Amino acid sequence: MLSLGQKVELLKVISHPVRIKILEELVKGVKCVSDFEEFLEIRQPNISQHLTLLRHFGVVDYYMDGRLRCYFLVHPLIPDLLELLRKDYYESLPRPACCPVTKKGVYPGERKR
Amino acid sequence: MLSLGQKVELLKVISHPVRIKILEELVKGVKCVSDFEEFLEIRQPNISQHLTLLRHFGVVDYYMDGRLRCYFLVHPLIPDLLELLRKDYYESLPRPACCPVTKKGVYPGERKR
DNA sequence: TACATATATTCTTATTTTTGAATATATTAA
DNA sequence: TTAATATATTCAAAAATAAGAATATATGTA
Repeated sequence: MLSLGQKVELLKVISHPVRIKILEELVKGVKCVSDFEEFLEIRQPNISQHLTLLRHFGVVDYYMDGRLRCYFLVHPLIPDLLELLRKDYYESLPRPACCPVTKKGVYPGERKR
Repeated sequence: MLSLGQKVELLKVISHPVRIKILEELVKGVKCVSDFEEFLEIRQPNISQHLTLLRHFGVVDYYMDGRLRCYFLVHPLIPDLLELLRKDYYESLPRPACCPVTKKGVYPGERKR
């Protein structure tokens, strides 16, 4: 299992709108840097910066084909994670019935303030 | 489904070692602020700050029982997300066989540089 | 009422993250 | 060799995040 630090590292590196978009594309298949330029409204150097970051943390890798760099996913958790984020949850979790300390069971009911 | 912005927001708010620890505890059940003091090596005001942040983003909520504030999970994605992070993945994703642009199939093979 | 307990808020500072601009490198083609 | 293309790097500035200290608030109890 990932250590706490690894979990945080992984979550942080994908917690960015551009990087999530990049990953959503990469689950569909390989993409070169210039492919990303077509649907991200940022400049090429910035795309490279994000890709470099993702690679640095072991989320993606690339291979070279001529002057193209073809990026692909390597971290096996990413597809599952993205799928989970795509899920629809219609309800909140059930609210606990009582306080475990006082056992008073004040809740459910009015919440002061 | 969550919007891109909501996904980022959710991921960011849980991308912190203290907040993950808090959430890992909360999946087990309700906990008051002072309960967290027992296993987090930070001061109470800082714990409150993290809890307030989590509440602000709809991840947790609390009810009051006397002077205790009993926190609990409300965001239904959290337990599934934490479970996913606990999973073991032994292999990287399969590497693609060729570049979709040039179809050259340079990879697998040597990667220059 | 006065005090103790449980928790929150505010403010400041330090750190990290993000972006943009400019530039550099590598590969291919002419 | 020169030029063009594809991509990366560096640096500086801006913005967001995090933590600590001090203090405030609310509730319960003597």
